[in-house]
Amino acid sequence: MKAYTHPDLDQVSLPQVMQALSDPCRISIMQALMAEEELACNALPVTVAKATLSHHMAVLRDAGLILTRVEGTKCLNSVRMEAFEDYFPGLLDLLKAA
Amino acid sequence: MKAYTHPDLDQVSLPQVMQALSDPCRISIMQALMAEEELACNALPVTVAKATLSHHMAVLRDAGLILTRVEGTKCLNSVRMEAFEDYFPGLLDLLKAA
DNA sequence: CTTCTTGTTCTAGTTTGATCGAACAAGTGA
DNA sequence: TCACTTGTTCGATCAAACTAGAACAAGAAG
Repeated sequence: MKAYTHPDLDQVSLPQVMQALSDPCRISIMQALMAEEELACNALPVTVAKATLSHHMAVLRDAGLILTRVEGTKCLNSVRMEAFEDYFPGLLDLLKAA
Repeated sequence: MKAYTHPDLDQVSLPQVMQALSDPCRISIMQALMAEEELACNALPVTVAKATLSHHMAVLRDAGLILTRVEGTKCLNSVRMEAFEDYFPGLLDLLKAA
């Protein structure tokens, strides 16, 4: 499929994270991942074209918020916990409370 | 000057808050207000034209993050603490840590 | 090998947002 | 009254982002 690259969290800025989470669609994706541990793209609660979804996932990945791994033709996504625990304290609570 | 309106926090969405904080300039403004209690617009640590600053302040105000009150020809801005304490838990930590 | 599924990339269109100059409104003070 | 300060609003410009169709790559399944 593709070699997914995940950024160093040192190099992710707060504005970038905020920007990534400023879209309702992407917030829904994060909340689904927080509830389900690991999900393929087609299992996410969105109603956009697959090209659009691919874009949204790349934005979240580049912001250091999710991890993506390949399994067959699918890619499985999960929350990048280290980002929330070590780099952006409070962000997890913020998403949970919404 | 003007009658500033502040939104009900019930009607502010998380994407709107995230969008408001997705700009480095606005994050700097919030951090300055968190440190100084109350500041006039011209005392904020920004280097943009006053029309631009006025826009940024309106974005923060509409997102429920700041309060603005008039005093003479100046307007004094402060953090809207109820938003952080009751509606967006974790957000204050997120801004402090950055 | 062929077909289906999954997801990416390219390209393009539309929308949103940041920026700033200019004009304006309102209070301050001489 | 007149000049100054502070901040808003309007209009325009430019960059960034959301959206999706079409073509493509790669594994899975028959």
